[in-house]
Amino acid sequence: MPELPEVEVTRRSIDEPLRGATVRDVRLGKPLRWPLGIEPGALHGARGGAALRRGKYLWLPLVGGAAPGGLLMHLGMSGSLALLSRAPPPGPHDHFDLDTSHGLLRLTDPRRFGAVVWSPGLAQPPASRLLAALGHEPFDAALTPEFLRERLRGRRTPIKAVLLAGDIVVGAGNIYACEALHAAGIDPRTPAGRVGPVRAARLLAALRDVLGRALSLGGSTLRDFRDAHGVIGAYQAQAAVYGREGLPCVRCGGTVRRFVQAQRATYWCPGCQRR
DNA sequence: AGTTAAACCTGGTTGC
DNA sequence: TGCAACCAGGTTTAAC
Repeated sequence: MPELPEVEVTRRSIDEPLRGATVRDVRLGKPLRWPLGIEPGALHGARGGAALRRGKYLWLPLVGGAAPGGLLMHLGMSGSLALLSRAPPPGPHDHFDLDTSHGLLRLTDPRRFGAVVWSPGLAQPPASRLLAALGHEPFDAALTPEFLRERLRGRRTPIKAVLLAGDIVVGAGNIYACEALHAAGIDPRTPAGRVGPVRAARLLAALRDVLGRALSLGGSTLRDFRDAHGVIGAYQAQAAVYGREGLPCVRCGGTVRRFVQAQRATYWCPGCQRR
């Protein structure tokens, strides 16, 4: 489910409610991608701090307890967080509960590609190791068109795969990579090195525009995404190409096509996206 | 070193 | 109706 807009929407929905919340209990369900990495009882009594986001990871500081640090969380493909004032018994897909004085934070994730990992700090392992290969945040001022162009130079990998890899710029997943490339008029198969300065600038602007609009609409809810208060996203209804195979392109009237690229569905318009 | 494929896991949809 | 095949918002690890 979650690309940068959905993760940021989630962050905003848990940030204030969990500040100062005291951890009362931790419950683990089925294993997620990685083990929690700490005895759950060691978190009791810690208090929540300001929630941060890095790429598609969330960081919830837990300060003042027996093991100061925080939780690095990832929603994988199908994960979502809910903040519940009165929590029903955990269902078969509820794999992590953080019971606090301000409510119960519950991770629901049917496919279990998500993760909750304790780390003594963002800059210390295991968090530092998991975040080490991440590229710039898309709205970071240090990410300039020139920087993007320089990092694309010489790479033969299709531009869409480079966006998904996240080692240059983080945040775009399958939906927003397709959307940004369409907005920029670039064929998803284009070797990254063939994206010159002008198109790199156009691509960066398109990526920021798409992610920004998705954020303002609460993200995309294809199937099961909710923020921590249960609110769904609305961007999917505005998608120009994603999920629109066979429908007319909103810009040029051509027909939106779908094909599989690097094991992922790619939606694009042959009429207005060029190599 | 760069690129591509396989793996992780479950549930919903599609097609025979 | 039953069941196999395919599809899905991500990332790491292994293999060419």
